[in-house]
Amino acid sequence: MTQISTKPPSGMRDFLASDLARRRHVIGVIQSVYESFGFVPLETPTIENLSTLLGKYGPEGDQLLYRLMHRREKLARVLEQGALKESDLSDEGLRYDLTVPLARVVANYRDLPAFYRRYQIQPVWRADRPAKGRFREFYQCDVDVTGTTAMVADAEVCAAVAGVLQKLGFADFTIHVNHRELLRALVSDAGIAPSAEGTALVAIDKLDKIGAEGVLKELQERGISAACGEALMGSLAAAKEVGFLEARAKDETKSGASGARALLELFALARETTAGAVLRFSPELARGLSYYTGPIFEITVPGLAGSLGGGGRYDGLIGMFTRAQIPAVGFSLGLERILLVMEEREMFPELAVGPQILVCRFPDVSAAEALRAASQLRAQGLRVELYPEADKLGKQLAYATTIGAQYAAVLGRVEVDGGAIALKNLATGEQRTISIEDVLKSL
RNA sequence: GUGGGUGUAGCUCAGUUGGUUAGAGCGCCAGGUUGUGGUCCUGGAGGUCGCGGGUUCGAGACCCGUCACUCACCCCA
Repeated sequence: MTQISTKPPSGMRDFLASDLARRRHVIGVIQSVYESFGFVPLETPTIENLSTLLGKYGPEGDQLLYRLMHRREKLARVLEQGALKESDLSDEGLRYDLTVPLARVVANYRDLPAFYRRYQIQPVWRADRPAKGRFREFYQCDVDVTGTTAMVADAEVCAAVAGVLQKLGFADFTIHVNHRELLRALVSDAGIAPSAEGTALVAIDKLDKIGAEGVLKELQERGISAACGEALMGSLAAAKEVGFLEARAKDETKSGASGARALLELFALARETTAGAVLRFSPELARGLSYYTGPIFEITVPGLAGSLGGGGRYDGLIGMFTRAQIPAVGFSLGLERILLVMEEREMFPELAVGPQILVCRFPDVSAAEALRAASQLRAQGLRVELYPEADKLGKQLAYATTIGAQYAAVLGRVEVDGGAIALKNLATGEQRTISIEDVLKSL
C-alpha cells in the first residue's frame, strides 16, 4: 500500500488560520477601498466554456489554461473515435483571469448600468511552473469600468489600486503607464514588420532588467535586424526625454499622436487622485495579454522581480462576445505578490487569531455548566473556546497558551455557584474572580 | 521549456574514507502526589533514510533511472 501524498498539488496551497488572518486583512482593505470608489462586487464561476477562454490571452495563454476533461458517456463516446485532438476531449476550463469573465458578463447582461463598475476578488488558475511569488492557483483583485472611453475611467482604476496600496502602507510603488498605440508606432517607425511586433515588445519590456545592449542582442536573436533594433532603441530613448508626449501629441503626421494625447489627459486627471504622484510614463512597458488596446499599466515596487499588478484598456474584448462594441478599462492587483512584499517588509499590524478566552473547568464542574458559561461569554460578543475534556487544569492552561488565547476562564464549584469565573490573564498570570456578566467590560 | 540544488521523525536538520540496533533540537504524549500553564528535570511514542534498480561481504552514504520539492532563466499577478 503506497502512502498517499498529503501535500496539495504543485502550485496550490492550504491556508491555515495565520495565513488567512493576513489574507483577509489585505482583502478587507482592497474591498473597502474599491467600494469607496463605488465599485460593486461580482463573482463568476470557477469553470468557463473553452469558447469563452480560448483566443483571448495569446497562444501562450491558451497553453496555460487548465482544461476539464469530458466525463462518463461523453468521454467514452469521444474515446471511441480515432485520431483524437485536444479539443475533442474538453470544452470547459478553469478561469485564467477575471477580465474575460467580466467581458462575458457584460455581454450577457445587457441591462447593466451604462457605466458598469465592478470589483472581483477571486482565484484564477494557470498551468504555469510555480516559482517565488507565482502559483497555479492565486487570487486576483480586479476593478474595471465598462461602457466609456473617457480617460476619467482609466484615472479612476489607477486611483483605486493606488489607494489600496497606500492604505496598506506602501510608500514606494510606481504605476508604469504606456499606450499600445504609441508602442506600436515606435515599433513600426523603427521599420519592424507588424508580424514581429509581439516578439519585439517582449524584448523591449526587459530594458530595465538587461539594459539596452541586452535588448539589442535579444532583438537580433528574435530575428530583428540590427538596424531596426538600433532604431527602436533610439526612439525608446527619445521617448524617455521630457516633452516627448507633448511633442508627439501635436504631431499629427506621426502615428501614436492620439495615444500620446490620451496619456497626457490621463496624467492630468490622475493628478487629482491618489494615483497622482505614482504614475510614470514608461515607453518600454509592454504587457503580454493580447486584448489590451489603449493605455497599459503595471505596478512595481523595489525588491520585487515581478509586478504587484497590472491592467489596461481593452476596448475590443467585450465585442468578441456580442455585436455591441463596449469599451472598458481595468486594473488587477495580485494578492500573493502584495502578501509576499508585506511579509518581507513586516508590514502587517497585529491581527487577532483564534479565541480570546478558553473556558477551563475542574472535575467538580460539569461539561453542561461549562457550556452554559461559554454561551454567556459568547453572548457578550467574545470569541470563546471550551476545553472539551476533563483534564488536569495545568494541561488545560497549557493548551490555552498554545492556541493563543489571551485569557483562561477557570470554572470551579465556587465560581459556578456564585455566577462568576476566575479570569486569568495568560500573559501576566494575573487572575481575578468576576461576575460572568461583567467579563466583556473588565477586559 | 532550459540549467543548478535538495530529498533522513510532524517541523528544522546532523549522520565521518561505505561498517553493529540511524541521531539531535523543537513539537507531541506521560510523570515530577489529588484548585493553576509558560521554566526546569525524567521517561515515552514516532523513521521500510522519496521511489525503483545497480555496485559491494555490507549502502542513508557510491552509480543509473524516476518522482517530488526548490532556486535561477523564460513568462507572468
